[in-house]
Amino acid sequence: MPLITYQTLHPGLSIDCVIFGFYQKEIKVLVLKLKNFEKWSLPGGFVDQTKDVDDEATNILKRRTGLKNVFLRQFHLFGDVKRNSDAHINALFNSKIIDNDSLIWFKQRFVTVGYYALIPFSPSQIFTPDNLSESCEWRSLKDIPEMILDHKEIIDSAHKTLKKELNYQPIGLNLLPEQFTMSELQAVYETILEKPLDRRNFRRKILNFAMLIPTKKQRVGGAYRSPYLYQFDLDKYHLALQNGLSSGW
Amino acid sequence: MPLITYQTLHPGLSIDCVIFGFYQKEIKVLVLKLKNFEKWSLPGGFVDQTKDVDDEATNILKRRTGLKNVFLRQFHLFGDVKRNSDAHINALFNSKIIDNDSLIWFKQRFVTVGYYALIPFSPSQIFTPDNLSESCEWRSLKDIPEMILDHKEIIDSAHKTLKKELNYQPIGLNLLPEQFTMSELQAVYETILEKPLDRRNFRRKILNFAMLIPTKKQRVGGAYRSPYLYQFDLDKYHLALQNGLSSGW
DNA sequence: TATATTTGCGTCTTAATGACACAATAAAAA
DNA sequence: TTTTTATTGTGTCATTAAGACGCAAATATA
Repeated sequence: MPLITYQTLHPGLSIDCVIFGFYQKEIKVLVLKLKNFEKWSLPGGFVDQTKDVDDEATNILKRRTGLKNVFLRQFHLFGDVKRNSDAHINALFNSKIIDNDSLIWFKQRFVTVGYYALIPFSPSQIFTPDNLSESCEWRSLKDIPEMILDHKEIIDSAHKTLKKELNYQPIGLNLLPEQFTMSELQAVYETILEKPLDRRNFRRKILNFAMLIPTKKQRVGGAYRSPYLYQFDLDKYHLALQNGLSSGW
Repeated sequence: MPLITYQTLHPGLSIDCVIFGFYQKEIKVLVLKLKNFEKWSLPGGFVDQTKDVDDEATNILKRRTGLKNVFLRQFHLFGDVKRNSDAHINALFNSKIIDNDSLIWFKQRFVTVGYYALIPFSPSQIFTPDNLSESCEWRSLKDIPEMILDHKEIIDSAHKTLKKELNYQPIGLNLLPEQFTMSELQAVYETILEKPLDRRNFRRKILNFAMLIPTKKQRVGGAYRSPYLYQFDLDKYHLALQNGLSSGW
């Protein structure tokens, strides 16, 4: 069986997923390393002719990383001619990542649809990468390794989109544990926005959105004064996802 | 020469453009009618293998409608399987819009990239549709004729995107004549948002953005009190396009 | 000359934002 | 045990933006 059954795939179309996590005040991105290959890549793949593109994004992510039930958002189609590179395909061939039969498939010109998602980070999380990949790792957005093709630009574009979305969408539900402190939520915002926010004003504003439920519990054991824990009001959160936070007009 | 030189085209990929205009308090959309075919369609087409997708959007719009120098924004990829329809292709074939040689091309499964743009409306504007099309017309968003495939959904999706963009982007520059009254600008907003705005609050808010230059001229000849004319401050406008209007955080 | 309608330009109240202060807490240092 | 230190909780005050209105000036039409 050939590596890729390209007869059943949608030609010239690929999907790439930018999976964001958050840990210790840093945005993390999930990247894959192919066997025998020095550059890293985003979890991506091709689209079955008989399946919806949006659905395939989920399937591909599952196949490449083992991640299930991830809500992916389509954010851009990358369609420049120069994003393709024969040299890159030849390198993949030389590294025996793609075989002779697949070469004609890979040498097509591809456009790729970018999807992004926010998922909970766990430092001990084990991913189950596909056979082609030697590892699947979280990397800090500030410290992305050398990526194939335009995958670095795809990451940057996803981050830019996320930054924009932050202004009219709630965020944090999938990024933080079920219960979290106000400082942790603020850190998510500050990290994505790449700028500091006033602690007291942040608290006031986020509480005014009425999406947070203050549990009376405190996180104990940490240094200094024990902070209260909050959790999201799921109904309000999803409502805000649909309607946006600040109407504008 | 065959109708479509499909050897040079990117397979399974099309582009559709939603061109918005504004006239007499109505949003207009540019639609095409194919010869011998009852349904209407968006100006769309295919992507040359050797060209950037974004550039091809502009080229396609020019080819299908004659419109030049239109700034198109990519907004979504429509990739559901069911958006394709063999029945539709057969109907095109029966209407002699596509010939036997092109049939294999059209019977592929297609995904389409949606672009939208805002352009000035002129009721007397003459479009120069391509050979396949019998006419190219403005139609009110509220009165879109029966469209092929999912083109109606593409229009709705573009409108939804536009509505969202209105909250953090300036708008009107390409939609109104160089000089316009405050009421005309307000009508643009009200029409896109599909809700009335308070005249006095609108004026205050829009002037606070400091993108408008009040000319001291008035529009004379109309009924009732003559309104002042405004024009956009191009520098401020383009700056606001880049940075957004309300930062949010 | 009166009427109808639009336009320009306000006010008043309430809500949101930005800048900042101080006491309470709890681990760590003295 | 006491003191220190960094963090957390909760405010205030001034400024700006938003929402709800009022009223006189202008101008074609009746």
